[in-house]
Amino acid sequence: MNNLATLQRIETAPDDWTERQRQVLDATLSLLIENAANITMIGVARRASCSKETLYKWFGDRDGLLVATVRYQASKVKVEPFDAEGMSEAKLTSVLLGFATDLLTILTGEISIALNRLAIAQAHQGADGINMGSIVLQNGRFSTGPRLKPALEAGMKAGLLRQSDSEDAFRSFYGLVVRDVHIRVLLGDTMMFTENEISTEADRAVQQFFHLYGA
Amino acid sequence: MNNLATLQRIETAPDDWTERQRQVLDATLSLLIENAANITMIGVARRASCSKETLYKWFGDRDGLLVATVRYQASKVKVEPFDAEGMSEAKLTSVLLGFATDLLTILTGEISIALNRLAIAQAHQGADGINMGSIVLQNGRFSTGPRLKPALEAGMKAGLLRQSDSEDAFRSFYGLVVRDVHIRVLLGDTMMFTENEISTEADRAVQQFFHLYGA
DNA sequence: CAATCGCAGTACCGTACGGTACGGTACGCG
DNA sequence: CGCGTACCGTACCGTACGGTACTGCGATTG
Repeated sequence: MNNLATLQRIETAPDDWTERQRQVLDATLSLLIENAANITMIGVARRASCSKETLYKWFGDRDGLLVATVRYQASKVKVEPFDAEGMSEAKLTSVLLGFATDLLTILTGEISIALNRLAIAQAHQGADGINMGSIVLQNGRFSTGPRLKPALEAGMKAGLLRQSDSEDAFRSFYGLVVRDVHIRVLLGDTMMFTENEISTEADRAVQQFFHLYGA
Repeated sequence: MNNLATLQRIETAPDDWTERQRQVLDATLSLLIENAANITMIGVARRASCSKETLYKWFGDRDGLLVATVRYQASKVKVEPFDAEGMSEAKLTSVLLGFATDLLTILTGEISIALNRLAIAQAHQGADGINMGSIVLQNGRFSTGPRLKPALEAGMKAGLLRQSDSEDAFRSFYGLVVRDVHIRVLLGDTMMFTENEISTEADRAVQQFFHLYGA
């Protein structure tokens, strides 16, 4: 990951799109969901009822539009801050459950699937600068980790969890939550996922995690 | 997964390629590894030192060539049979360790990454029949599961593992082994993976699995 | 009202690629 | 030798798409 500097630079560039521009990005997203592979400029223009010239003016080129779309979507997910003070077993459990539920809900959602497909498809051909894979990684996996870590560390401090590397603990938790779900949905396996099933899966993962890392 | 019938039909069609045809498929693979996205017929023809006409004659069309390549690669991985008789703790541990090591080695290998990228990229647009996602799923995730299950069930029978659904146990084991590795490498995260690191990861996963499912 | 701006719509261009056709060559066989 | 077969190399065609330029229209501003 030598793109951290690049990503920082991008991060500082504000995503202050106008309403109309957000409409265009939403149109791109909807098209992406329908078929992430065959996305064309004329297709986006038609869907958004705008001209190709406008697309090029606003986003530079095709890649710019796609990157903007990915980052726009990323900017839509809110991260609610979390206070690590006064950690109790009930609270830790609730935080873990919420995290697992959110993660499964997002990963199996059509938007996440479409964007991951897009990013994976061209993760290798990042000849010139920005490649979408790192952006998705940053806003996906690499943003969820640091978000949960404080809770894990607070849990260790409070004697609820065994002392261990919190990064490693998080990765194991991630594995217990996601298992083979992500790769299966990405490859087109149409797994049914009701709210109930996700909740059950989250429960299981949290229980297993406490088995492994509980004090 | 309504493609099982389709896959069966494909499975019965023999992959008895000639030596020359295998050379072409290997050339396709090598090109796929370099850049899974920009693969063209003329590119393959040049790399394989054959004519486009021959490609079309042998593989029908571009999709046929890609599918043949995926299935050709799948046919290369040997599955060594496994006898579930006389299961001991040492043997079960060894089987699990071997499985975990193989899985991590394959998933982080460039061939697997290239093929998964290709399959994921167009997993959604399977307008006409065969989509590569299901093929990769069948030869990847869905072939490893049934391969390990007998060992898990023998372990349960021998009282080494808690009684539980072997599919569920396998999926948890899979999660503990793979964690976030697969999605990260697919998205272009260049994780270093030496043999030693893989071995360490496999050890950890097996230990954790016994913690969760050991009797 | 006139000048300007933003943008939709569309025509246009260059190129890349999938797919086809054809010429040329090597080889096997009667 | 003549014929067929297999195949390489390449020219060719149609199309799709990225990107650019131009036109027209409605809104804004002075």
